[in-house]
Amino acid sequence: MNQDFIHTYVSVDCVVFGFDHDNRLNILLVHRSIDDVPADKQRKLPGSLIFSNEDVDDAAHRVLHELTGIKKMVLKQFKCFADPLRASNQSDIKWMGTEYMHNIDRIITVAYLSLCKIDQKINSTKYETVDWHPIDQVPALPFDHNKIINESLTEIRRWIETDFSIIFELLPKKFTIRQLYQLYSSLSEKRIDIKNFHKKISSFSYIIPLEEIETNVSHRAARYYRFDAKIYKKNNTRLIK
Amino acid sequence: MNQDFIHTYVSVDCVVFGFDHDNRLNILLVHRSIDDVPADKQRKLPGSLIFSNEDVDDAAHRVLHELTGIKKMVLKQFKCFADPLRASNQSDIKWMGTEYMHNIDRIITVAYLSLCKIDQKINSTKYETVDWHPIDQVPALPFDHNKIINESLTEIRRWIETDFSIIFELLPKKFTIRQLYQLYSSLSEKRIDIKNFHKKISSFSYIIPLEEIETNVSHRAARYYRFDAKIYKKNNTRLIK
DNA sequence: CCAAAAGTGTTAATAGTACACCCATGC
DNA sequence: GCATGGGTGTACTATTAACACTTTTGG
Repeated sequence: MNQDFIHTYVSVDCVVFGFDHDNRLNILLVHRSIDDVPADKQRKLPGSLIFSNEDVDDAAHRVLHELTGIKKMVLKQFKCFADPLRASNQSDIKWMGTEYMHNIDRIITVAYLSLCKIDQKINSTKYETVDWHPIDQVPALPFDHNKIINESLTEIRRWIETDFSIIFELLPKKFTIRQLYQLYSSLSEKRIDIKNFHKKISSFSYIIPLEEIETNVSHRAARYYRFDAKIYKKNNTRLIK
Repeated sequence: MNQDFIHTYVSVDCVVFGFDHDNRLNILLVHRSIDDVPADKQRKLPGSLIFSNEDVDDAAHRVLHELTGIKKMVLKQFKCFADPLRASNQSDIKWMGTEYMHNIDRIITVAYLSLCKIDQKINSTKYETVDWHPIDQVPALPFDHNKIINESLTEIRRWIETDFSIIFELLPKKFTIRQLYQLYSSLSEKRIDIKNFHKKISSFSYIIPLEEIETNVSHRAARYYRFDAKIYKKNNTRLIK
């Protein structure tokens, strides 16, 4: 019997992406309450230890539900972070003492990606403060949460490449092709001319033009479109081969 | 203090792929010794509990080294498996009792993919029996190892799509374009004409033709080529856009 | 000579790129 | 009228796909 094997707690942490009206990627952060840390530094990724009878996917769903009030969010496990020193910071140890229990020496986390329409109302049952932070203005976070966020960016990009349709989880139900273009541009290295993008997108059978057009814009109003998941599933076209 | 949080052991399991001379994908399985189980059913994925001061990537490297004797194998973490019932089978509990310690009620594992040239000599320091099994002839395995193998197949395919160069980890140092074609065909849904494949591959600057050609074949002998990783890194061409 | 696969060439179809041009709207 | 972006068309280029043809080797 080898006492040297790890015996530890396991958590999930969720990186929830949203796309704002200034065409920036945002992520959701929550409040962490430790008395002696200045208020504006008390942010962290939403997460939780998993329960003794819970699968990690279920734990991530639970965290997302407690965070947003939304039941079935699109989610994707992307990496297990297990650096032995990731939870060795004194203030992190102290926080774990208050939030969970004392004498946690090490903790492993499984990170998830999730996507959310940014104008969706957030109704958290667990957190007092839940708010969006532009991805390039994320403050210094506890544990290895900054590292997790950095790696999640690579992951969301890969995800878009493999399954283009998940991009519509970030857009409102009705959207203009320009909105889609700007979102795609911020998520892909591939540069594409907006006119050609327009032509290509509107040729897809699963992009349905609506009657409605923009109002109060100082240029020709753009048409709204919606995404039809059923038609997409049948054809499963990639944006770029 | 909530006693309902998981407090558990964490392991890594490695799915090591090889490509045999009959153009089949194989994986490495090892022996598991339990007295009352018939010998031919005592296979499992190579794996280990992680140590208390070890990162998961390091644990996977350690497992692969103990398994093959090779130090720096290409490896990729692909998923954490944490079904609460994944280690609840009686024979699995018994085996954990002998191998590690008693009263392990639950165990979470982090699965890794790895690639190996199948003609490489395997020198295991830990396992008596290490052998290749064609992917479609994998026996029933303990825990959720069959599930892990199934999911690893999807993952290796995604990996090839994102980074074509890892395919050369499975081929001998000198290979014919037909060998590469057959490996690619078994790993990709994309069907491509072998003539066009030939033309395309040989146009890449990182595929270097050698002087040597096949011998003793009952048709025109094919040229051997080698892969140049340095040139590849500079250009980073995708096989198919 | 035949079968089998290597290797090259030719052509047609498809997809991507670069713009030109007109349209609609607010200021 | 002008700036801004919507939307369509057209021409050019690059890539992919299909397949014919020649080469080499063993039997």
